[in-house]
Amino acid sequence: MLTIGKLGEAAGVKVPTIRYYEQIGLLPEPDRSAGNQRLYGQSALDRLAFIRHARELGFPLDAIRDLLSLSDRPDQSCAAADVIARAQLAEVESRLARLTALKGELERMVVQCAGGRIADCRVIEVLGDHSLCATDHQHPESEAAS
Amino acid sequence: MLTIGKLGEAAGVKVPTIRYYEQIGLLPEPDRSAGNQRLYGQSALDRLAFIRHARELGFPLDAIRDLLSLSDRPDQSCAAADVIARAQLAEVESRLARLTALKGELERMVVQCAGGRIADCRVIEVLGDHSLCATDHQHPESEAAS
DNA sequence: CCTAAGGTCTCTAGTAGCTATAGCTTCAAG
DNA sequence: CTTGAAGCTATAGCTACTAGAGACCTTAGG
Ligand SMILES: [Zn+2]
Ligand SMILES: [Zn+2]
Ligand SMILES: [Zn+2]
Ligand SMILES: [Zn+2]
Repeated sequence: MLTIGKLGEAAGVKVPTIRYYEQIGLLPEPDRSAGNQRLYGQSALDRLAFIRHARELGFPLDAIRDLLSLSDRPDQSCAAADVIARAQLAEVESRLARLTALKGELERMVVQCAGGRIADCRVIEVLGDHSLCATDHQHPESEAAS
Repeated sequence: MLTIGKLGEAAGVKVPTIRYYEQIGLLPEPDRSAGNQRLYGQSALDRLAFIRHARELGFPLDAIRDLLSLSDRPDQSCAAADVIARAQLAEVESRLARLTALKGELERMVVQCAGGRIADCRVIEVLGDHSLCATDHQHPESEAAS
């Protein structure tokens, strides 16, 4: 049996994050010690490791929730799981395309700036006028930082 | 003079977003009509277009705040602006590297899945065990969606 | 001149995925 | 038995918005 701290250490997840996952129903409520502290077994560790790895691969918690409930039914078809993974792949690919365009524009502007006064700064100039850009680089970004 | 709706239309920014920018001090408080409605001039439009473009390029609002205050002092050196742009470029490059690794792992797992039962699903299997991954793909993601 | 539609006003709360703080209790080592 | 670390709950904060409620302003048609 693991305390929440040991569990977090073992899975590489911070303690408040574990409590948050429990709160949103991603982890089941564990047994408690006589003094009301959470006690976890191997299955909780497996589940948490699964969540962590899926998060590292960028899956949103909603998708992870679906993947977990699928993995609880080992005899069913994995088609739904594959759909979720392919959707995530598509999401990553679209972000990659966008970031590649952004990288190009940012490189252009830092390279073109000769480094004088603000009035002549290519960075400021380009930011104020998209027609100076070489690509379209629409906005849709995604995902949050750790 | 533009109403907030016209300004938003002209700059490609939604009305509540404009009010939000004003609230956090990114846009100055504009004059009001007799009936208390906001009225904007050309300078507000320029400033909002600048913000929008910088957002499209992924700059966080804090960086945009700094860039705007720099652009208000045209005679100073643009070194600080260039530093901000290069930091943004570095951020984009690091996200690109990470997303490229993620894309590789996701492709591997969807390709390797033969599509049978959950118990044999490569997607579920890999999500539960990072040692099946080919790369390290640490977590740090960034930025939010539009 | 009046009315109806649509734009605008303020304020509040919600989104994702946590992180941080406060003030308390429990546990384990010495 | 004491002390300090770790745990508990509850609440608020983070980014950058978005959505809603309910009231007010503006303007074009009749
Ligand atoms: Zn410059
Ligand atoms: Zn542009
Ligand atoms: Zn499968
Ligand atoms: Zn992995």
